[in-house]
Amino acid sequence: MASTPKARPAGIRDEVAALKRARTIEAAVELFYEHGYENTTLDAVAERMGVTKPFIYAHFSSKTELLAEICSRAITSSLEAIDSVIPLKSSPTDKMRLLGQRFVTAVLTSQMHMAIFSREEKNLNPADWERINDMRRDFDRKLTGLINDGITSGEFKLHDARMAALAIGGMVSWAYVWYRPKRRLTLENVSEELSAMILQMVTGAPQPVA
Amino acid sequence: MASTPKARPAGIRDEVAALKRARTIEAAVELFYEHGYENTTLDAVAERMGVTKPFIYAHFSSKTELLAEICSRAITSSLEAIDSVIPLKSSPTDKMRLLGQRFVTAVLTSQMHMAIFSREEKNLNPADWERINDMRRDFDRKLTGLINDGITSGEFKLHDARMAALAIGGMVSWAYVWYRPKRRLTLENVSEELSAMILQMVTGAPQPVA
DNA sequence: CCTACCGATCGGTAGG
DNA sequence: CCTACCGATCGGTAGG
Repeated sequence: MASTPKARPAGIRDEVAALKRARTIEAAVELFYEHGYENTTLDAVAERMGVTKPFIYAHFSSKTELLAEICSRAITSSLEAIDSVIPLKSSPTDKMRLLGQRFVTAVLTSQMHMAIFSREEKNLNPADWERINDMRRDFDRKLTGLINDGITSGEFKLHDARMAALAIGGMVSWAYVWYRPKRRLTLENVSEELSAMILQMVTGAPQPVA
Repeated sequence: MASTPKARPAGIRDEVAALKRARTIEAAVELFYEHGYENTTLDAVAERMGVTKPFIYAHFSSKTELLAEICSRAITSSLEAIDSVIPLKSSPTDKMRLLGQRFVTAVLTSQMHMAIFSREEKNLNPADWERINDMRRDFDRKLTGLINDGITSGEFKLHDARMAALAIGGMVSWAYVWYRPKRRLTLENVSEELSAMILQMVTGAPQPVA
């Protein structure tokens, strides 16, 4: 019985599978972003990779699983941004400045994923929709918490933390609509400017742009 | 020859046609909002009105014409808000406060239209897409103009008017995502709060540009 | 993982 | 403006 030693071959096989999944998702992201989910056939996704449809079905169980994966990544990247900031031992103001930068960066580096998530929510199956919207709520709760800290410390001049969180979330998330890489504004420009505006909004005080 | 006097019957016929179009759009808005454009059949739209598909085709040439009509209304209502404010003879600060209120009101009263517009852009035909996005650009240009006036007068502490316009546009437009009528917040609450936050954001102290 | 196909769905229309 | 239908599209799979 040529039983293969566990570590290596399994590792390679997994890596290959992961690579195939990753490439499939990349192809899907571009096409879903460009034409919309329903207007993109799996034949087109396969063609973009130079394979045929059953290649995709070997790694994904359905078209909607591809979509769920893409949407997950969109909000995961925003969640990572806030999770990286919350535990720091700095003031709410400093945390908010950092969050602004990292959140904007997260949105813009996953711009296509964000766009797809915003547009195609209705095409997720209920279980994935639930799971992904829990993450969204988690993000809002954490941001609301940070804002409340700033209000308590007297640094933030706001009286509805939850609504401020939604305002900030919207102002940043919406950037997926208008941002165009390689136009006038670099990602760094946008991230500095938006986070300065956020600080000005929450502190009600002058904010120098870095 | 029982020739009917022009004014009345023609008027009635037009009114009836307008009513039918209006009801059809209402039905479509609810279904497109709830299930998405592609997941809504015209049979379903007709059924919701208690008629059949050819009823719809008597008043619209295609499914996408319905969509274009809905998207047009979405941004028309925001455009009307800004057009009602720009010509006033008040300070940029006062105009911005009023705009905040009216813009939020416009977005929330046409919440479903806004959602559909954001999600279904890819399903518009090119001509309609062009026309509607011109309106969007028009809105941004006008808002940027107002912000520039405030910067010039010294009332607004911002150094990129266009980006501030995009930030404000996003913060307000995004409300279609989270606002739920008859929850904690009334439309008036939201409109007051958001416009206060906008003012806080635009009126900061002078900026030592990095 | 390819070729080839099926089965369902649905926008749009003919005919009355 | 209804009944009835067509024609195309496409997610998913059988068979190899």
